[in-house]
Amino acid sequence: MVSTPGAEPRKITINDVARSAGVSRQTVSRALNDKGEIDSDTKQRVLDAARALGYRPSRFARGLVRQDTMTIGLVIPDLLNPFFTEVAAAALEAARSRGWHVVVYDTTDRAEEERGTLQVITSQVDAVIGYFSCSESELESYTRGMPVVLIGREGRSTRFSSIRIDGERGVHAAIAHLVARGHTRIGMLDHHTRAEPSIRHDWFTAAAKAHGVDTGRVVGADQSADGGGEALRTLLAAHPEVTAVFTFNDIIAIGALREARRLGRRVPRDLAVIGFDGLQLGALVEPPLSSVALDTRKLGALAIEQVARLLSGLDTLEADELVVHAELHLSGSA
Amino acid sequence: MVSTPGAEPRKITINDVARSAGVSRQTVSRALNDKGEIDSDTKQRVLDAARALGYRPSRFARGLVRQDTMTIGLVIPDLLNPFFTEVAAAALEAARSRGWHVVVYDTTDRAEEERGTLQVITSQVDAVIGYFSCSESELESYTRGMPVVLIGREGRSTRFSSIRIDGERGVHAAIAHLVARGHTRIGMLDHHTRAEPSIRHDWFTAAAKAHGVDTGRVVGADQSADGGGEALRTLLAAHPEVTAVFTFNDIIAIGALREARRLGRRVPRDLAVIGFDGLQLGALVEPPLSSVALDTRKLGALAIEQVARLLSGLDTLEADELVVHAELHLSGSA
DNA sequence: TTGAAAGCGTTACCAC
DNA sequence: GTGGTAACGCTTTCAA
Repeated sequence: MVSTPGAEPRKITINDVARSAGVSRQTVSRALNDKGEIDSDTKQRVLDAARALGYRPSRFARGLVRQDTMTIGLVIPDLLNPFFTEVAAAALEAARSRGWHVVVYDTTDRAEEERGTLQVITSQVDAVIGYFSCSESELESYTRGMPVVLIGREGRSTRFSSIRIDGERGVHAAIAHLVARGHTRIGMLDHHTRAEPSIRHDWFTAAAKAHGVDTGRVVGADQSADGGGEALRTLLAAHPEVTAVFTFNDIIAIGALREARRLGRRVPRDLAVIGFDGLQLGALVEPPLSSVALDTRKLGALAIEQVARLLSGLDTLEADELVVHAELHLSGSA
Repeated sequence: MVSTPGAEPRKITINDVARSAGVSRQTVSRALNDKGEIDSDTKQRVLDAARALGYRPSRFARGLVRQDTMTIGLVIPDLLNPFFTEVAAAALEAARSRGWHVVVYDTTDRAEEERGTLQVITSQVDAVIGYFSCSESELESYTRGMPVVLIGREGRSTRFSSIRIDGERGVHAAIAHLVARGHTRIGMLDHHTRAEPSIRHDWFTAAAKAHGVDTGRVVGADQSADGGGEALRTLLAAHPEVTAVFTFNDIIAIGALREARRLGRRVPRDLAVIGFDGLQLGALVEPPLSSVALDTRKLGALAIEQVARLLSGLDTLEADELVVHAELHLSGSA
């Protein structure tokens, strides 16, 4: 396919169509937008002309005059991470039901890309939903009063709405379950974070203490299956007496599952495993993963709902309504 | 949080800022766009006024006057299907490198949603990349000359660019590998399609024939892990002599893997399994999945590249360049 | 049924 | 350095 060089000179506008069809602009507009009040012959002539010229209305001009389309920016660190895939799918679904469009940005976990995205996003969307790693003040300096809903921001946000994930009860239930099954030496594979231990670790500690379980068997893991496997090895080397592990998330748990098998530990008989997130992926591994599960659809729906309120100036949801509670889903691994 | 009722009456425009700062519109524009030629005091005053009023420029007005932002619509049937997740991630990455924005639409595998999406998408994006189930003529009636790049459309498309997936060589290699390992009774779990068998089935048949392998052991499977498991059971019931299976895709293969374990067949010793797609997910199951792997990143990059050419009127890529070749990646399952 | 004119909110091109 | 004026491409309102 070779196109004539210089063949893309000027965008075809409604005026070109009008001229070509021998009518005025607004007649063209009427024909294209299926308004009534137009002779069907005229309409056909306009439609033909439009097609012949390859005319397509400018979305900007159209958007400028009828202020009805809503576009949300969704910023996530990694679409290939199944958790964010689920969040994105949920957000897309909730947005679709309102007829909203969603521009997705995958920052591939890099602060630099996140910044770049924030830079451009503000002039492309009406509101932002996202999982950001930068500081709130930096975020604010980019978004400038545009509605923003954060996801899984642990420290309660003051300036932005934020969907909080509450796993306290669910993790408690998980530990209770393990204890009921006779496990007393329970380890945790936490998120390998530079600074403080995760809040999920706090939940673990609280739940373990409540059940008289020692809380010292904790190892950091990279957020990947390999990371989970490696961490399990480290954990078992240091604490061979461990018979059950709770993990920061399902990906780590899946890696642990795989590693357990390699180490000759049968799951759940020799080693019980409970993850966090409740990914659909958990059902694909063997044995299927028990997990403290999040309702990602609700998460997405909440985020969109809050954006809607922010946008319309209605009463916004309070912090205690912007919560997704995680609950224990038992399956084969524990 | 309660906002003043009726607090969202009128959008704040550049004029409001200009008035409030006691300058003209274009001075505001200059201040906001970091143009030179402006007194720094004035600039500050304008910026303050803008912030105080909560002013944010209209993306439509801006887009109308500077024709520089490019937005692509990406239409996929199911974001939760790992294959499409990878395609989407790849497309997002390729788009980002060009500074393009991507609006993602998940039609949840429903023709009705696909139609709805096509309806609205045309007025929202500059080009479309997607995996569509509708007919080409229907597609054409919606997109009306807008650049469209199809993905994995099997029948070579005449009216649209289409990224073709070529698994012929890869499947041949897969069967060759199985035969070399001593497998002679090889089954296939095909896609459960209403009409004709899939083209992947054709590749299987050709490769099997080339190796003197019987091609009659084929069962249809739903595109899910459960579907794969079920199909494997059916296959083994009808053909218990089978020692290896090739599957339509990795999801089906993963289900088969799981089912094989349940049936007490050890993989790959008792049953070798080779999937198609080469999903990252395949590395998470046990044993890790062998697969005829697609380079999804290349797929995304190709699609975006073609869109770019279509859009700019440059020479477009020929059909034989719009191909992603699949190749055998061996791992634990075969 | 059709068309002329006004405006949507912004930036570009000139004068000043 | 700053402010008019004219686009950008479309829809809406109102006359004809």
